[in-house]
Parts: sequence; structure tokens; C-alpha cells
Amino acid sequence: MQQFTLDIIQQISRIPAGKVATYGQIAAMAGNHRGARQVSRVLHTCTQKYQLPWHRVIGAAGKISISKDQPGYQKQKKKLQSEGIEFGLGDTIDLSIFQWQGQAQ
DNA sequence: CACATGACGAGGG
DNA sequence: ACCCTCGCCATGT
Repeated sequence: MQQFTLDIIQQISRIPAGKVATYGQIAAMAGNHRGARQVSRVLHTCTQKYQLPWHRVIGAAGKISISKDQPGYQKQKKKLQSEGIEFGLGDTIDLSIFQWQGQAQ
């Protein structure tokens, strides 16, 4: 496993409840602003093992990146709402309000 | 080593 | 706003 991947895991585990981060943001904080796809890979493979708050990671448009017909969609939405995050029309989250401002933002 | 795969992102039509 | 294409890069086969 690469350092970049470990950094991704670390950044995701840092996201506080009530806030969200985008794939690109996580990738950038992990040192590679073009590693968004690796972030998704980490969520797909390491959530169990590292107990990551996977639900706090959303797409750059402020929307959940899972397709709506999959079970994880509602599951994620519910978790976020229970943490105080609000969804607007089209299930869009207002990043200007809920996006996590990490260290080097 | 070559090729395919993604819970992505930005840009263009 | 919707759809498509292309760029990206760690991983898996």
C-alpha cells in the first residue's frame, strides 16, 4: 500500500461529525489533488478495517456519489442528517456551510 | 508488463 | 440542467 493511500485514510478519519468533505478535497489534503479516484477506492475497500466515517465523503457537487438505487444511498443520507447536515433540493448539501475546512485549506 | 476499473472532476456542447 | 469525453492514478488481473 502506498503512502498516499494511508494519508487518504488518515484525512478521512479526521472529518468531524456535522461536516463533509469532497473526494478531491481529501485527495488534495493527502498530497495529490488528482487522486479523487483513489479516495473512492479507499472508501470501497478500507471502511471496515479502519472504521472510517465514509458517509462524510461526498462529490464535488455536494451530492452523494452513490447511485440512488443502491441501499447505501439512503443509509448515507440518514447518517448525515442525524449529524445535523441538511439536504436541499435534489439532495444537495450546501458546501459553503457544511464542508469541512481542514488544516491546509 | 499491458490492460481494465472506479462512491471522481472539470469542461464543452 | 443534462450528457459526454477526457484526464488521472493506485489497484487488480
